[in-house]
Amino acid sequence: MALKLFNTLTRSVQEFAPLDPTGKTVGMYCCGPTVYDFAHIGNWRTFVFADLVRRSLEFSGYSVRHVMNITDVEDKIIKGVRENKTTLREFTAKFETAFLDDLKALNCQTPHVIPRATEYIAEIISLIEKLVARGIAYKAADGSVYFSITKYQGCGCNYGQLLKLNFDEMRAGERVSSDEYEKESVADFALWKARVPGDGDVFWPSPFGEGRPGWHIECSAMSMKVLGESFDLHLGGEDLKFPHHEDEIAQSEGATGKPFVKYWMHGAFLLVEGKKMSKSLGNYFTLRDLLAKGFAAREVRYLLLTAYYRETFNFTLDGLAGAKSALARIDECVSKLREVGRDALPRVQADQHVSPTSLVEQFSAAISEDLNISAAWGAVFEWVRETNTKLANNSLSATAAAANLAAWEKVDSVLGIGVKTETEVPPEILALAEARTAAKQAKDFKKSDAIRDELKAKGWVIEDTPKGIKLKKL
RNA sequence: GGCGGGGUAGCCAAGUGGUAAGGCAGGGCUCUGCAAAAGCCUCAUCCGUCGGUUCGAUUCCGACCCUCGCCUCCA
Repeated sequence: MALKLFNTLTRSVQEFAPLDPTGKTVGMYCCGPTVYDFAHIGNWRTFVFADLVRRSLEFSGYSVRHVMNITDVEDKIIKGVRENKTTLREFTAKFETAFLDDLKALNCQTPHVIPRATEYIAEIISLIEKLVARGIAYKAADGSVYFSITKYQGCGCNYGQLLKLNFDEMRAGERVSSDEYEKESVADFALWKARVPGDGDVFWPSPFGEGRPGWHIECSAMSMKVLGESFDLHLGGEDLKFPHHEDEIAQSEGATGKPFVKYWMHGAFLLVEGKKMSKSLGNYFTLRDLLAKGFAAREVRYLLLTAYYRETFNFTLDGLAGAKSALARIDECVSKLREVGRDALPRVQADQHVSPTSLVEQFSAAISEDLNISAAWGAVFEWVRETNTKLANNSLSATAAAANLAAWEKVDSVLGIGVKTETEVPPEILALAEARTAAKQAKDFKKSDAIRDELKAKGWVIEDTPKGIKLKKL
């Protein structure tokens, strides 16, 4: 089924067709984190969205080359280095490691290339030189190099591809306050920031003098170096459309004269408890904060994946609790399926003639429509209900169960929810469970119920099933 | 002020010119000694408001109200 995606560039849903003439490989770039702090739940929405895009492309049969940068030089980082009296590398390494750990915890596929801005200074400088040579960039009196939007437009280029811009209508008050550099025009942006005393040791030599790269140029330089001057997909949060992405287009197309990116995709914003996240409102969560509250990373992933990526998502702790329950329902079904069909699974998976189940068909249809994840979950839960009914009346053969498992695994290759890791039952808990069973058999229900309560207090739920007891960690 | 999203059951959230997926919570039931974060069933005469087009609109058009975001570092 052809994959359709919304392209910010054309403001329409388009059938995806890669630049690769063989139609197989896809180059995908996602703006990564600026490593000055732990990533928060809003950041994670974007990265989980990017992971969904990548997995959906792979599900559709493409071979994806996924690049995500690390911005490891920038104002807030320099401030952090100064305040912590440390080095740039030491400061950023801590947050970079934490970010990659969290990314893994959320079961996001690791990008194939993770370039750091500080390792691409040479590429950045040469890109700026190209722009200077073409007359689109200029060195100002303060020693910084700026991109001239007027000159760029003068070459027949379009500044404002991702959204409509009207500089005359932009709010006057803020224009003045933002005009703190020696730029020729307010809209011009820095490509190279001249060294200032506050930068400390953070500077590099360049033909324009000592300094450091501007934020926008980093992504242009890294993405083109790794994926080529024109590539397929560029993702990011919607707040990056302007100025970041617009400037990337301007710098890249201004330097190469070629179209930069074919499809731009933007993930919508995330609110927490209906409000924009902020530390003062107490609604600012990192992944670590949520894990500390007893939630699992896969529950967070599930919740972030319940809503359509193009719409604002309201993240709430109640919602997360609901996500936990919903996920438990899927886990229960898959685990029962595994009991029945495990042995037949390899045979079923090896059999190429097994036709796709309605689960896979409905799921693919939903994903193909610009990643309609809500409809995709709808298909999953309908399948769960049907499967549970069959499991309950024993009408599912081992082969049929295995076929269902195989279908689930295919679907989960996109969802990335995985299975709940079975927690090892501690001997103490097991002993209590056995004592309860003994009391039950002796018809001492008072005692057996007391033990059940005790187990619950210790965080374990015990269930009686036709096949015996079942212990579950809360 | 400019530009762009939204307003669908208690909450979250799809969708369609022909009468509303799914999840959570709630209610009922089943297995059970009793239970269960076990399973099944049920749960919007109605899709912000008011007009218009239509045989028919939640879905198209217009106006209005509310809300969120971007325009400045920001996922």
